[in-house]
Amino acid sequence: MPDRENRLEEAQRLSRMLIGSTERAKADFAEIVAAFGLPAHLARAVLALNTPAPMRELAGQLACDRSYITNLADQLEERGLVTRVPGEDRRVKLLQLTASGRKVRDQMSEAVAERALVMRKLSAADRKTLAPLLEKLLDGESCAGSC
Amino acid sequence: MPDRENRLEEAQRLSRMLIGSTERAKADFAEIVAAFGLPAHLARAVLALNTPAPMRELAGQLACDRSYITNLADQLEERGLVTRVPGEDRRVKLLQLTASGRKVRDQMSEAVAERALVMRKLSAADRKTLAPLLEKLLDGESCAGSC
DNA sequence: TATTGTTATACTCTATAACTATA
DNA sequence: TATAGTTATAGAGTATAACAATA
Repeated sequence: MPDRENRLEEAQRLSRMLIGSTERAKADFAEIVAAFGLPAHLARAVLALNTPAPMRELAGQLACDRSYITNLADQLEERGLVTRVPGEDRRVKLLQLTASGRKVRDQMSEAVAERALVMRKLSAADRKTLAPLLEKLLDGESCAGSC
Repeated sequence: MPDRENRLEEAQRLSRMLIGSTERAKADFAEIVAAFGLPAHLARAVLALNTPAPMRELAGQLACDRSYITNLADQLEERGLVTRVPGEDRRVKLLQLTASGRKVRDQMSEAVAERALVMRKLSAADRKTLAPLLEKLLDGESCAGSC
């Protein structure tokens, strides 16, 4: 039945393009932030620290374990980009950008805003078309609900 | 300068949606093929073996190292889904689906064609709109060319 | 007792390098 | 000499579990 074959091919083609775009976007990001001496995972953390945040919270934002945040924090501290400051609740430590960290964040923000793949390759109209399509893909239940 | 902040936010929002969609699509695929007792990486290999292929070639298609293909082939052979058959060039081994492997591939093809995220969540019209946008993202030089 | 961050450790995925058998 | 597949090993990235301090 060629119809099923066609649907499979369309599914594979589109899925592969989606995956490929994401890989490209990630590689692009990595390349942009490498100019600031940061690997992607550290850069993401810096960009997330717009305001000082408990490590716990950062773990939520970056969708990773608390223990891994300890890791990131160590690396960022070594580079002089953040400091750990005690929270009111004395169990909590806030990660706060240093002056140097803020500078890096500001420059990185600008670079990413200008050169991120989705901004470079797509017009404003394209982006306006793309967003709702991606929202549909993200919307509601995953396969778990229907399979 | 709020304009730059806005552009950064748009870039981040769209990038995150793109990445999220891909993650969702991958998770979906994993869930679909799990019904056939296969982890995603083995399922991809089975779907790629439409016709018997040298391990080298499969490494190309799956974008991974030859040594990793040896791994996959071992696991697929253990499950009775493929056999290694000698090529004309006696250095080469072709991976060929067994009868059982073909059956799994056919059933998986059907399941993926029906239930893949991009097919379930998007109309035919949506997919027709999405494809050229992703092509733009994939098109031409990466950041290396312009940064 | 529950929660924060830390530590030590383990695991998954994949690649690298050295090896063999062919060519 | 170069190539296909194999083997053993190593690394990146991240999680898990037990722990100390605090709530």
